[in-house]
Amino acid sequence: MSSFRPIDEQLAYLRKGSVEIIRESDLRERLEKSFKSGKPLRIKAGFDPTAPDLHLGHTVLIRKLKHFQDLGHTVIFLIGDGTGLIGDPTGRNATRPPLTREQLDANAETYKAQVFKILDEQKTEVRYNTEWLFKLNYEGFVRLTAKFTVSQMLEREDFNKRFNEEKPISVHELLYPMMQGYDSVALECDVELGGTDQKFNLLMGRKLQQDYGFPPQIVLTMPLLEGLDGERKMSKSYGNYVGITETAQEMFGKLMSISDLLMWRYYELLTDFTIAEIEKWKADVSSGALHPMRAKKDLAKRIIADFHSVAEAEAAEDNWARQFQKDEVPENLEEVVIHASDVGSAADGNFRIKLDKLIAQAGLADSNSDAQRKIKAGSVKVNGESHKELHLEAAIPVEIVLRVGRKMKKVSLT
RNA sequence: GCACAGGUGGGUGAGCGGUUAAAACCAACAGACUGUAAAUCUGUCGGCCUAAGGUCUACGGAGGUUCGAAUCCUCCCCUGUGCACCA
Repeated sequence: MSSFRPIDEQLAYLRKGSVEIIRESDLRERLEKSFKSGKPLRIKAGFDPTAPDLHLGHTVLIRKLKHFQDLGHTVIFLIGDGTGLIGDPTGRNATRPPLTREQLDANAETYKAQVFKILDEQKTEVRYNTEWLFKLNYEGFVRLTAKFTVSQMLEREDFNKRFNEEKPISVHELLYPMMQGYDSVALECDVELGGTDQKFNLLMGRKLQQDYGFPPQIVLTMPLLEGLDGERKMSKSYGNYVGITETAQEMFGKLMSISDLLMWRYYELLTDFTIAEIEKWKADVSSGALHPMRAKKDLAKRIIADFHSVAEAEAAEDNWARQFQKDEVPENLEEVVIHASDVGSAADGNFRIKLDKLIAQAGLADSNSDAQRKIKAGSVKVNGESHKELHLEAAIPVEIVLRVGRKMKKVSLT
């Protein structure tokens, strides 16, 4: 199967969006070899089954895997169930609690279900690293760890920082990079992909492969996608993420909330538009030929279409415009049924509702106190009308469109 | 095991017997302004009950001393550093 595309074309395609390729000359060499022999390269990326849901940040890497797949190479989606028992310390300055076997399994399944929204399931090799890690007996394990020195491990920025700050580093955390490196040996990888935060671990693979007499893998790092705040990396724990299982509507709203600057980053990392195309739009926005909002809406639709249909993406745009631009009630407004007696009492034939309770029970505020604050702050609208009173008179039953800040729900009082 | 230094709200981090639901900063939320945003300004930022006001729970855990403790004492847990141990 020498149906591979020319080397230069492959390289350019693979380079887009990447931060670093160690080493690019080696990659070229292997691509050439593969081109001649017709034997696809083995590309690995490992995932910790810690997060139950994938978000757009993860897709940056997965999209790159897809690129390799598109070029006819073999993609190995490695589920780090074994290393997950350790919990990669990356990005955190504290030790993560190890997951239980049950949690790992459940998360792994969720991963598989989600990742194939991008990758071609038929062409993907899914592996679990317990497959070989559990086979390492005591002797093998000790021999493996003997290949590293403590100083080498402390070169890793995260460890180094914690060491200097006199923060705890558990011994088992040092194992993580070693095990990840061993994965590459076991799988005989040609290339390993990872985020820039993974560079140290990825390089461990190179070292170990050489120690075991294999040619070192090529390391390709992808940037960590900034979250919706544009500051920190996208992460569930920061709450600045867009989950790939979210509805088109939710995605649209979240994506529209990113800054203009961040939009270009998303264009680069979350779409397959070429750099040239993106640069052109950027210039058009600068010159005023293209409205940034238009560009952002297009971006949102483009991304959403990867996970939902184009029609759904367009419907999401319409709905969003209705709610936020025209200040109208969107379609399919979430409806909540609340018993009037829970949030107020009858008075002179009418019903006197405690609005703070109503808001809290409708899930539009964290607590009654929080709801009270929001009312005082003037962020509450009842049926489109600004409402600053703590009470609300109504005849029961009644349907009310409640808006608190940018959240909106339809409340049925019975 | 011994000694010393630490453990404060989502985060960083003040406070070191009352006026402290706990400074300041960040994050978050809301309002104004907009293009949805960004920037800026403003307000809020423990729960519950009411109108102002009240009440309960909070500063690693458990006790104690005090009219009164995040602040003092005792014990315990956790982290770090040094020493000791390493058959």
